[in-house]
Amino acid sequence: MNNVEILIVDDEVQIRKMLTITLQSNDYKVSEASNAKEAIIRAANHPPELILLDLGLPDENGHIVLQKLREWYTKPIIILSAHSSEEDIVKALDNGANDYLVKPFRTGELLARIRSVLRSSTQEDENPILNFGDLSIDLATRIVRKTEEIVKLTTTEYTLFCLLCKNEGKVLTHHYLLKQIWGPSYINESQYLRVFIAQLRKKLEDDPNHPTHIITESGVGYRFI
Amino acid sequence: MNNVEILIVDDEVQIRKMLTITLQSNDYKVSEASNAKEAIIRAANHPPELILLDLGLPDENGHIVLQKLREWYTKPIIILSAHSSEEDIVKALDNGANDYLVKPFRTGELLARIRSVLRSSTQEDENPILNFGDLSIDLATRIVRKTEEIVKLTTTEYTLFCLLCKNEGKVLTHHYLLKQIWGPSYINESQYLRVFIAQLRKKLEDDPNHPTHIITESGVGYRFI
DNA sequence: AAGTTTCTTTACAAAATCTTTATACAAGCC
DNA sequence: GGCTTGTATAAAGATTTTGTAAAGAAACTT
Repeated sequence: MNNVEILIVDDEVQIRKMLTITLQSNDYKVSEASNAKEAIIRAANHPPELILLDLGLPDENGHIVLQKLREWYTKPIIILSAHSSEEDIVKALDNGANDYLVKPFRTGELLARIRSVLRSSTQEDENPILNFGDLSIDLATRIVRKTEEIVKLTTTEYTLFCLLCKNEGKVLTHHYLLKQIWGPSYINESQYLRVFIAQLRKKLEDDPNHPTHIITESGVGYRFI
Repeated sequence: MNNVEILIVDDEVQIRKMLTITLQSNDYKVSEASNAKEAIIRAANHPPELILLDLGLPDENGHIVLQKLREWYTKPIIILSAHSSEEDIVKALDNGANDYLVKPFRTGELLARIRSVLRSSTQEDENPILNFGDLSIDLATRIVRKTEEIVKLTTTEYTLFCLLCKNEGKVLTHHYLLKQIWGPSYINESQYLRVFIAQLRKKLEDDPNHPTHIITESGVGYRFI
């Protein structure tokens, strides 16, 4: 089982059945909705990885449903529709649909298009290596490199460095960093921070006395570039 | 001009012409390639934001071209092809194409699909940057620039500058500024203000003696333009 | 249990920032 | 002009914030 959940929204029970069987036999988890109201409730309660949306629903215009979903739902939506007019297609795509298939569609093509949109929506966490000049951090393996050399960081050092990397360019306040790393009751222990910032600089900066990556913003916090 | 560059890969000159005109009139920047070799070279030398790829190229099978591109090119690729067989479509999508349009296609639909794939590939997190001529202030990252150069401001300087920027054009009284920055009990310490205004001018004005941004309204306060 | 690593705490040095003082300039007014 | 009022700037303290080393405590390893 893939554990990728797809929500099928269609009023015709035969089509839902067909899609369910097709998708399940391709290792997708399936949930169903037969009208607009149900679709929105289901999507909100248990957001799927992808929505297959029929535009011809009984209780509401499909374009409206799409708009409502897109107010908050950011994952892929593929439209399945009997209408093949350019107007409908353009409108749906501009309302945030990721693809538009005209019924009757070919099963293999649908599956390929599902794979395609899922691929592009999940490719971000596929390669979680952040690069900053001569420094790089691999979020998955927790490996930090400086000019290809692996740098060994302790847990606390790594957590701190991670925070800085993930917020490149932004100033992170002492307050925020202390809260994130040591917990809310440590927000006044700025000394901890100083010690670990010094440690990181010693390990990561070319010249710890003139840091180019870990910049201190006096009176505010630190910034990573 | 959008400044979004699209590479058109097609061997038929009429189609390239037509696409070029269509895309350019929709504010895209266009480059062209008429065969596989040229396409790969162009894409490598000057990577576009999107590639429109015809599968029927004279010098190489389109699927192979797609595979070669996908070895390193991560931005969207839309296939334009005369072949409408499911086999071709599935193969292309599984090789990393983001969409597949069968020729002849409808122009409006192509543009909508281009918008769609570009939308999902460029999920920008726009942060509010205020611009004032050669000066800019990024409230999120707390970065102030003067003609692209980062200017380092201390906490007090930054707070003061922020206040001025947020009230561009308005006169802020000494009273008000002192109260906002130092607190209600400092409303008579106008000297503080003068010192910090001078500091800001020294850092931000081209000629601190003849300020063009931070204007003094004698007897009242200061105004930022 | 000894040794190693990592974290916490202390102490002091260094740097940055803020406050205060001193002085100069400009404009308006008698 | 001489006086007052409001403003500008430099520079000397004063204060706050930050950096660094190093010792002791705690947590892990073997």
